[in-house]
Amino acid sequence: MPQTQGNQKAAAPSPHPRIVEPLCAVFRRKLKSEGLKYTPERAHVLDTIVRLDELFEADTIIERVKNSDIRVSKATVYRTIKLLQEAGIIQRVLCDEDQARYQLAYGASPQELIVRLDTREIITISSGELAAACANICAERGLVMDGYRVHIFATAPGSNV
Amino acid sequence: MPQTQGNQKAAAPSPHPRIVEPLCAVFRRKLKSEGLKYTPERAHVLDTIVRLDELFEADTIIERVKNSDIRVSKATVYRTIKLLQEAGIIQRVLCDEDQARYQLAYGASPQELIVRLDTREIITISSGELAAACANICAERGLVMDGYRVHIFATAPGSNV
DNA sequence: GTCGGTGCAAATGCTTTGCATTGAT
DNA sequence: ATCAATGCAAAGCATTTGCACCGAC
Repeated sequence: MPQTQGNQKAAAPSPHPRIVEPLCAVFRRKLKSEGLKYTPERAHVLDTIVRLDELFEADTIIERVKNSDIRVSKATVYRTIKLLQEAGIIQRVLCDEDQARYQLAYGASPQELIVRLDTREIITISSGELAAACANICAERGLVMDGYRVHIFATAPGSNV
Repeated sequence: MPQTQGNQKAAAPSPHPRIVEPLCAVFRRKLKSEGLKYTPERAHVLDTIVRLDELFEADTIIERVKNSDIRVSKATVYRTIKLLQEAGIIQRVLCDEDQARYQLAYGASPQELIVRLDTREIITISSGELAAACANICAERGLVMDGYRVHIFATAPGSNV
């Protein structure tokens, strides 16, 4: 996980701190650095993921690329998802389900989510307070923090799940 | 703002706030309330879990009860684990693995963990700071927090995972 | 006798892998 | 020619389920 930049922690107001470098370029760089190739199939999987712009499951991608101009097999989708994780482009989100769900990671953004138990909606947040608390906890124990993940489960007042 | 509690482990009775009511009683009550029975197999699974007193996987339990006086089948272990979750006695912990891991829940204790990436060790922590941050985040959005889960991934300084 | 409980084995469902084929340099 | 990528089908694996038998009330 590259943390060496810390650049746009800026007041970028949009829900997603928008992209400095196209993700496909990031992906291409990662692949090249390992002697792998940026194939049409891999590009198409990434493109499909970016278009979704939300949490997704492997299966969703598999379905989408099944009925499209560039057909990609299930196996390749899974293999590509793994590569994208390694590249830090997507990351796995852990809710309660067994099926893996992923989201775009946009570089080094940690996982801070609110899971609405009433609406099943997932809200990504970004709180310096949480980051600081986690960093603290590690520091107190002489550990180096490599990342963290916070899931907050919440409901609207008065809703009875 | 320093919480009066801080990161103490000392003043509290023990790493786990100890049990007011035996867990088996809690379990029995839950079962009875649904017209189910507190069988020797179910008791033995719960007992095995309590003895572990740490994170565990279904498989660990299956192995333990396989070579014991009261043999319990794999199916029953899984079925019992589900019941124990419903009873709020154990809860699932989400790390990166696909295999489910559980821990004793002791009522409402939230999940705060440090996952050591170098040693694969899991350290449970308790930080008022985190709880406060999470509560804040919900309050800011007019939501009611039902719980939260924090996983911090960390390594010893200098270790290269 | 009626229900639920258990064990076993078979079934699931997501994900991974082996292998032959194909494509790029 | 080499080396990796793809698709397909088969394999894995944790977990669930169908079913026949058993035991408590």
